[in-house]
Amino acid sequence: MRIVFMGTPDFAVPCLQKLYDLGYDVCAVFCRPDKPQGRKMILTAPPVKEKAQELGIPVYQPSTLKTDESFGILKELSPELIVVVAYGKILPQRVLDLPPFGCINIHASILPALRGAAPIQWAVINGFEETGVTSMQMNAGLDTGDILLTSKVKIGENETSEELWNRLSLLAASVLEKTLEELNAGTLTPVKQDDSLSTYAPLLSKEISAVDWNTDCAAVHNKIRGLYSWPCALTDINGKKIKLLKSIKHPGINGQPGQVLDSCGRLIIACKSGAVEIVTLQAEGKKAMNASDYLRGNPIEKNTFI
RNA sequence: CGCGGAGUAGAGCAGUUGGUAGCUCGUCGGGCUCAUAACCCGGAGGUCGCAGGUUCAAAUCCUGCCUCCGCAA
Repeated sequence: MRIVFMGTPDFAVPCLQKLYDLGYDVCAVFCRPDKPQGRKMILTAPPVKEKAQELGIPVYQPSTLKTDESFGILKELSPELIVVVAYGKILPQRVLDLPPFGCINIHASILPALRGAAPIQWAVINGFEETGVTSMQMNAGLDTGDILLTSKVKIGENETSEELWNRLSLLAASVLEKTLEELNAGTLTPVKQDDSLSTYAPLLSKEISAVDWNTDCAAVHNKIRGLYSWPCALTDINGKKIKLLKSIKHPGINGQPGQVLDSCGRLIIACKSGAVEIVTLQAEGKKAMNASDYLRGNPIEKNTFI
Protein backbone atom coordinates (compact mmCIF):
# COMPACT_ATOMS: atom_id res chain seq x y z
CA MET A 1 0.00 0.00 0.00
CA ARG A 2 1.18 3.45 -0.91
CA ILE A 3 1.40 5.55 2.23
CA VAL A 4 2.33 9.11 3.15
CA PHE A 5 3.53 9.32 6.75
CA MET A 6 3.10 12.46 8.79
CA GLY A 7 4.83 12.84 12.14
CA THR A 8 7.40 14.96 13.90
CA PRO A 9 8.85 14.01 17.31
CA ASP A 10 10.61 10.88 18.47
CA PHE A 11 7.26 9.46 19.52
CA ALA A 12 6.41 8.91 15.87
CA VAL A 13 9.70 7.31 14.89
CA PRO A 14 8.83 3.71 15.86
CA CYS A 15 5.66 3.94 13.75
CA LEU A 16 7.60 5.08 10.72
CA GLN A 17 10.17 2.37 11.29
CA LYS A 18 7.41 -0.21 11.59
CA LEU A 19 5.82 0.79 8.29
CA TYR A 20 9.19 0.54 6.65
CA ASP A 21 10.01 -2.83 8.21
CA LEU A 22 6.64 -4.24 7.19
CA GLY A 23 7.37 -3.33 3.62
CA TYR A 24 4.69 -0.69 3.11
CA ASP A 25 5.44 1.75 0.34
CA VAL A 26 6.11 4.90 2.33
CA CYS A 27 6.46 7.27 -0.59
CA ALA A 28 6.94 10.44 1.46
CA VAL A 29 7.24 11.76 4.98
CA PHE A 30 5.80 15.05 6.20
CA CYS A 31 7.03 16.69 9.36
CA ARG A 32 7.15 20.16 10.86
CA PRO A 33 9.90 22.50 9.65
CA ASP A 34 13.29 22.41 11.37
CA LYS A 35 13.34 24.53 14.49
CA PRO A 36 16.12 26.32 16.32
CA GLN A 37 16.98 24.20 19.34
CA GLY A 38 19.03 24.60 22.46
CA ARG A 39 21.09 27.46 23.86
CA LYS A 40 22.84 28.16 20.61
CA MET A 41 19.58 28.15 18.67
CA ILE A 42 20.96 25.61 16.28
CA LEU A 43 18.54 24.64 13.54
CA THR A 44 17.64 21.06 14.32
CA ALA A 45 15.82 18.51 12.24
CA PRO A 46 12.90 16.69 13.88
CA PRO A 47 13.59 13.02 14.75
CA VAL A 48 11.15 11.80 12.13
CA LYS A 49 13.03 13.69 9.45
CA GLU A 50 16.30 12.12 10.46
CA LYS A 51 14.76 8.66 10.42
CA ALA A 52 13.18 9.27 7.04
CA GLN A 53 16.46 10.40 5.56
CA GLU A 54 18.17 7.37 7.03
CA LEU A 55 15.57 5.18 5.32
CA GLY A 56 15.91 7.11 2.08
CA ILE A 57 12.35 8.47 2.10
CA PRO A 58 11.68 11.95 0.66
CA VAL A 59 10.81 14.53 3.33
CA TYR A 60 8.46 17.50 3.05
CA GLN A 61 8.23 20.19 5.73
CA PRO A 62 5.54 22.68 4.75
CA SER A 63 4.62 25.20 7.42
CA THR A 64 0.98 24.41 6.70
CA LEU A 65 -1.00 21.93 4.67
CA LYS A 66 -3.67 24.47 3.85
CA THR A 67 -1.98 25.92 0.80
CA ASP A 68 -2.62 24.82 -2.75
CA GLU A 69 1.06 24.10 -3.04
CA SER A 70 1.03 21.56 -0.20
CA PHE A 71 -2.13 20.02 -1.50
CA GLY A 72 -0.59 19.81 -4.96
CA ILE A 73 2.38 17.90 -3.61
CA LEU A 74 0.11 15.44 -1.83
CA LYS A 75 -2.06 15.02 -4.87
CA GLU A 76 1.03 14.31 -6.94
CA LEU A 77 2.11 11.66 -4.43
CA SER A 78 -1.37 10.15 -4.66
CA PRO A 79 -1.17 8.05 -1.50
CA GLU A 80 -3.74 5.36 -0.86
CA LEU A 81 -3.52 6.14 2.84
CA ILE A 82 -2.09 8.85 5.07
CA VAL A 83 -0.83 7.82 8.49
CA VAL A 84 -0.57 10.63 11.04
CA VAL A 85 1.33 10.25 14.31
CA ALA A 86 2.05 13.33 16.43
CA TYR A 87 2.41 15.52 13.40
CA GLY A 88 1.37 18.77 15.01
CA LYS A 89 -0.44 20.28 12.06
CA ILE A 90 -4.08 20.48 11.09
CA LEU A 91 -5.10 18.45 8.09
CA PRO A 92 -7.66 20.36 5.99
CA GLN A 93 -10.72 18.54 4.75
CA ARG A 94 -9.53 18.15 1.18
CA VAL A 95 -6.42 16.40 2.45
CA LEU A 96 -8.50 14.13 4.66
CA ASP A 97 -10.56 13.26 1.59
CA LEU A 98 -7.65 12.73 -0.75
CA PRO A 99 -6.53 9.13 -0.08
CA PRO A 100 -8.99 6.34 -0.89
CA PHE A 101 -8.47 4.89 2.58
CA GLY A 102 -8.54 8.29 4.23
CA CYS A 103 -6.25 9.31 7.04
CA ILE A 104 -5.49 7.20 10.07
CA ASN A 105 -4.20 8.81 13.24
CA ILE A 106 -2.48 7.17 16.17
CA HIS A 107 -3.25 8.99 19.40
CA ALA A 108 -1.65 8.29 22.79
CA SER A 109 -4.75 7.95 24.92
CA ILE A 110 -7.87 5.87 25.21
CA LEU A 111 -10.22 8.08 23.28
CA PRO A 112 -12.44 9.93 23.85
CA ALA A 113 -10.37 10.69 26.95
CA LEU A 114 -7.51 13.17 26.67
CA ARG A 115 -7.96 14.55 23.22
CA GLY A 116 -5.30 17.09 22.35
CA ALA A 117 -1.60 17.73 22.31
CA ALA A 118 -0.34 16.24 25.57
CA PRO A 119 -2.37 13.13 26.38
CA ILE A 120 0.53 11.22 27.89
CA GLN A 121 1.50 13.89 30.38
CA TRP A 122 -2.06 14.59 31.42
CA ALA A 123 -2.71 10.93 32.02
CA VAL A 124 0.10 11.02 34.57
CA ILE A 125 -0.79 14.42 36.02
CA ASN A 126 -4.37 13.28 36.51
CA GLY A 127 -3.14 10.18 38.28
CA PHE A 128 -4.72 7.75 35.84
CA GLU A 129 -3.86 4.14 36.54
CA GLU A 130 -4.32 3.23 32.92
CA THR A 131 -3.95 4.82 29.53
CA GLY A 132 -3.21 3.59 26.07
CA VAL A 133 -3.06 4.16 22.37
CA THR A 134 -5.96 4.57 19.97
CA SER A 135 -6.03 4.42 16.22
CA MET A 136 -8.81 6.35 14.50
CA GLN A 137 -10.18 7.30 11.16
CA MET A 138 -9.52 11.01 11.08
CA ASN A 139 -12.15 13.65 10.58
CA ALA A 140 -12.03 17.42 10.75
CA GLY A 141 -12.25 17.66 14.54
CA LEU A 142 -9.48 17.45 17.09
CA ASP A 143 -9.02 13.75 17.77
CA THR A 144 -12.69 13.14 17.17
CA GLY A 145 -12.49 10.50 14.44
CA ASP A 146 -14.09 7.10 14.65
CA ILE A 147 -12.13 4.66 16.78
CA LEU A 148 -10.54 1.72 15.01
CA LEU A 149 -8.42 -0.06 17.62
CA THR A 150 -7.41 0.60 21.20
CA SER A 151 -4.63 -0.85 23.30
CA LYS A 152 -4.32 -0.21 27.03
CA VAL A 153 -1.42 -0.15 29.46
CA LYS A 154 -1.08 0.32 33.20
CA ILE A 155 0.71 3.41 34.46
CA GLY A 156 3.26 2.76 37.20
CA GLU A 157 2.84 4.51 40.53
CA ASN A 158 6.09 6.40 40.09
CA GLU A 159 6.26 6.34 36.31
CA THR A 160 7.16 9.63 34.66
CA SER A 161 5.71 11.06 31.50
CA GLU A 162 9.02 10.47 29.82
CA GLU A 163 8.99 6.77 30.61
CA LEU A 164 5.36 6.42 29.62
CA TRP A 165 6.06 8.36 26.44
CA ASN A 166 8.71 5.86 25.44
CA ARG A 167 6.53 2.86 26.22
CA LEU A 168 3.55 4.26 24.35
CA SER A 169 5.61 5.12 21.30
CA LEU A 170 6.42 1.43 20.94
CA LEU A 171 2.84 0.46 21.62
CA ALA A 172 1.76 2.96 18.97
CA ALA A 173 3.82 1.12 16.40
CA SER A 174 2.15 -2.19 17.18
CA VAL A 175 -1.32 -0.62 17.19
CA LEU A 176 -0.53 0.85 13.80
CA GLU A 177 0.60 -2.53 12.57
CA LYS A 178 -2.61 -4.23 13.68
CA THR A 179 -4.76 -1.43 12.33
CA LEU A 180 -3.24 -1.75 8.89
CA GLU A 181 -3.51 -5.52 9.02
CA GLU A 182 -7.21 -5.27 9.72
CA LEU A 183 -7.61 -2.53 7.18
CA ASN A 184 -6.18 -4.83 4.56
CA ALA A 185 -8.32 -7.70 5.80
CA GLY A 186 -11.38 -5.49 5.81
CA THR A 187 -12.23 -6.36 9.40
CA LEU A 188 -12.10 -2.90 10.92
CA THR A 189 -15.30 -1.64 12.47
CA PRO A 190 -15.07 2.10 13.16
CA VAL A 191 -16.83 3.13 16.36
CA LYS A 192 -18.11 6.63 16.94
CA GLN A 193 -16.69 8.44 19.94
CA ASP A 194 -19.01 9.39 22.75
CA ASP A 195 -18.37 13.12 22.84
CA SER A 196 -20.04 13.46 26.22
CA LEU A 197 -17.19 11.45 27.75
CA SER A 198 -14.40 13.37 26.08
CA THR A 199 -11.71 15.22 28.02
CA TYR A 200 -9.04 17.56 26.80
CA ALA A 201 -5.28 17.38 27.27
CA PRO A 202 -3.90 20.79 26.30
CA LEU A 203 -0.32 21.55 25.45
CA LEU A 204 1.84 21.87 28.55
CA SER A 205 3.37 25.18 29.49
CA LYS A 206 5.61 26.62 32.16
CA GLU A 207 2.63 28.33 33.72
CA ILE A 208 1.33 25.15 35.26
CA SER A 209 4.66 23.99 36.57
CA ALA A 210 4.55 25.60 40.03
CA VAL A 211 3.80 23.09 42.77
CA ASP A 212 0.89 23.88 45.05
CA TRP A 213 1.71 22.37 48.43
CA ASN A 214 -1.84 23.01 49.45
CA THR A 215 -3.01 20.00 47.45
CA ASP A 216 -2.72 16.44 48.57
CA CYS A 217 0.46 14.47 48.20
CA ALA A 218 -0.84 12.38 45.30
CA ALA A 219 -1.56 15.51 43.28
CA VAL A 220 1.89 16.92 43.99
CA HIS A 221 3.58 13.65 43.16
CA ASN A 222 1.58 13.24 39.97
CA LYS A 223 2.50 16.72 38.89
CA ILE A 224 6.19 16.11 39.49
CA ARG A 225 6.27 12.90 37.46
CA GLY A 226 3.75 14.14 34.92
CA LEU A 227 5.72 17.23 34.01
CA TYR A 228 8.98 15.30 33.75
CA SER A 229 11.14 15.75 31.72
CA TRP A 230 9.55 18.96 30.45
CA PRO A 231 8.68 21.53 31.71
CA CYS A 232 9.16 19.98 35.19
CA ALA A 233 7.50 20.89 38.47
CA LEU A 234 8.90 23.99 40.10
CA THR A 235 9.08 25.30 43.63
CA ASP A 236 11.05 27.92 45.54
CA ILE A 237 13.63 26.88 48.09
CA ASN A 238 15.56 29.58 49.93
CA GLY A 239 14.42 32.06 47.33
CA LYS A 240 15.67 30.06 44.39
CA LYS A 241 13.77 28.22 41.73
CA ILE A 242 14.19 24.51 42.06
CA LYS A 243 13.01 21.90 39.60
CA LEU A 244 11.54 18.85 41.27
CA LEU A 245 12.39 15.86 39.12
CA LYS A 246 11.64 12.67 41.03
CA SER A 247 9.54 12.11 44.10
CA ILE A 248 7.91 9.53 46.33
CA LYS A 249 4.65 10.12 48.12
CA HIS A 250 4.19 9.44 51.82
CA PRO A 251 0.46 9.49 52.55
CA GLY A 252 1.11 8.59 56.18
CA ILE A 253 3.29 11.58 57.03
CA ASN A 254 1.52 14.83 57.74
CA GLY A 255 2.31 18.44 58.48
CA GLN A 256 1.44 21.97 57.47
CA PRO A 257 1.40 22.44 53.68
CA GLY A 258 4.88 23.41 52.51
CA GLN A 259 6.53 22.51 55.79
CA VAL A 260 9.91 20.81 55.57
CA LEU A 261 9.47 17.72 57.72
CA ASP A 262 12.89 16.24 57.14
CA SER A 263 15.98 17.81 55.65
CA CYS A 264 18.64 15.51 57.05
CA GLY A 265 19.79 13.12 54.37
CA ARG A 266 16.44 13.30 52.64
CA LEU A 267 13.96 15.98 51.83
CA ILE A 268 10.35 15.52 52.87
CA ILE A 269 7.79 18.24 52.41
CA ALA A 270 4.29 18.22 53.79
CA CYS A 271 1.29 18.67 51.53
CA LYS A 272 -2.32 19.38 52.38
CA SER A 273 -2.58 15.74 53.25
CA GLY A 274 0.38 13.41 53.35
CA ALA A 275 3.87 14.40 52.31
CA VAL A 276 6.17 14.10 49.35
CA GLU A 277 9.80 13.09 49.48
CA ILE A 278 11.89 14.86 46.86
CA VAL A 279 14.35 12.32 45.53
CA THR A 280 15.93 14.24 42.67
CA LEU A 281 15.98 17.95 42.02
CA GLN A 282 17.78 20.57 40.00
CA ALA A 283 18.79 24.09 40.96
CA GLU A 284 19.28 26.88 38.47
CA GLY A 285 22.60 26.58 36.71
CA LYS A 286 23.18 23.16 38.25
CA LYS A 287 22.85 19.63 37.11
CA ALA A 288 20.17 17.33 38.36
CA MET A 289 21.18 15.79 41.67
CA ASN A 290 19.87 13.67 44.49
CA ALA A 291 18.16 15.62 47.24
CA SER A 292 20.69 14.24 49.72
CA ASP A 293 23.54 15.68 47.65
CA TYR A 294 21.79 19.00 47.37
CA LEU A 295 21.24 19.20 51.11
CA ARG A 296 24.94 18.73 51.87
CA GLY A 297 25.87 22.01 50.32
CA ASN A 298 22.50 23.74 50.60
CA PRO A 299 21.15 22.94 54.03
CA ILE A 300 17.49 23.62 54.70
CA GLU A 301 16.34 24.11 58.25
CA LYS A 302 13.82 21.57 59.37
CA ASN A 303 10.27 22.82 59.90
CA THR A 304 10.76 25.85 57.72
CA PHE A 305 8.21 26.48 55.01
CA ILE A 306 8.94 26.66 51.32
C1' C B 1 27.55 37.85 19.12
C1' G B 2 20.03 36.54 22.86
C1' C B 3 20.34 36.76 28.87
C1' G B 4 22.57 34.33 32.98
C1' G B 5 24.82 30.59 36.58
C1' A B 6 28.85 27.16 37.19
C1' G B 7 33.67 24.03 36.81
C1' U B 8 37.95 23.45 44.18
C1' A B 9 39.08 15.75 47.57
C1' G B 10 34.27 10.16 45.77
C1' A B 11 29.50 13.70 46.39
C1' G B 12 27.43 18.61 47.52
C1' C B 13 29.34 23.30 48.80
C1' A B 14 32.74 27.51 51.16
C1' G B 15 36.92 30.23 50.10
C1' U B 16 38.61 37.39 45.50
C1' U B 17 41.70 44.08 49.65
C1' G B 18 46.60 37.66 45.99
C1' G B 19 50.36 34.59 50.70
C1' U B 20 50.87 26.67 48.75
C1' A B 21 42.97 25.26 50.52
C1' G B 22 38.35 24.42 54.28
C1' C B 23 33.05 22.52 55.68
C1' U B 24 29.27 18.65 55.57
C1' C B 25 28.67 13.73 53.88
C1' G B 26 31.11 9.43 52.19
C1' U B 27 35.52 6.34 52.73
C1' C B 28 39.59 3.80 55.79
C1' G B 29 41.46 2.66 60.88
C1' G B 30 40.48 2.75 66.16
C1' G B 31 37.10 3.52 70.43
C1' C B 32 32.27 3.49 72.97
C1' U B 33 27.74 0.46 72.89
C1' C B 34 23.33 -5.20 73.66
C1' A B 35 23.20 -2.55 69.16
C1' U B 36 23.12 1.37 65.36
C1' A B 37 22.46 5.09 59.46
C1' A B 38 24.10 7.45 66.63
C1' C B 39 28.48 9.35 69.30
C1' C B 40 34.14 10.06 70.16
C1' C B 41 39.35 9.89 68.21
C1' G B 42 42.53 9.49 64.11
C1' G B 43 43.99 8.84 58.72
C1' A B 44 43.88 8.82 53.44
C1' G B 45 42.30 11.59 49.42
C1' G B 46 42.78 17.95 45.64
C1' U B 47 48.16 19.45 39.21
C1' C B 48 41.64 24.47 42.71
C1' G B 49 38.37 22.83 34.08
C1' C B 50 42.63 23.77 30.20
C1' A B 51 46.48 27.14 28.24
C1' G B 52 49.02 31.54 28.56
C1' G B 53 50.03 36.39 31.18
C1' U B 54 50.92 39.91 35.52
C1' U B 55 53.54 39.00 40.37
C1' C B 56 58.52 37.48 45.01
C1' A B 57 53.78 34.80 45.38
C1' A B 58 47.50 33.24 41.76
C1' A B 59 41.78 29.00 43.44
C1' U B 60 41.89 34.41 43.98
C1' C B 61 43.85 39.60 38.93
C1' C B 62 44.09 39.74 33.10
C1' U B 63 43.53 37.13 28.13
C1' G B 64 42.00 32.99 25.22
C1' C B 65 39.75 28.17 25.05
C1' C B 66 36.88 23.71 26.62
C1' U B 67 32.77 21.58 29.30
C1' C B 68 28.06 21.54 32.13
C1' C B 69 23.53 23.90 33.35
C1' G B 70 19.09 27.62 34.05
C1' C B 71 16.14 31.27 31.12
C1' A B 72 14.57 32.50 26.42
C1' A B 73 13.28 30.33 21.67
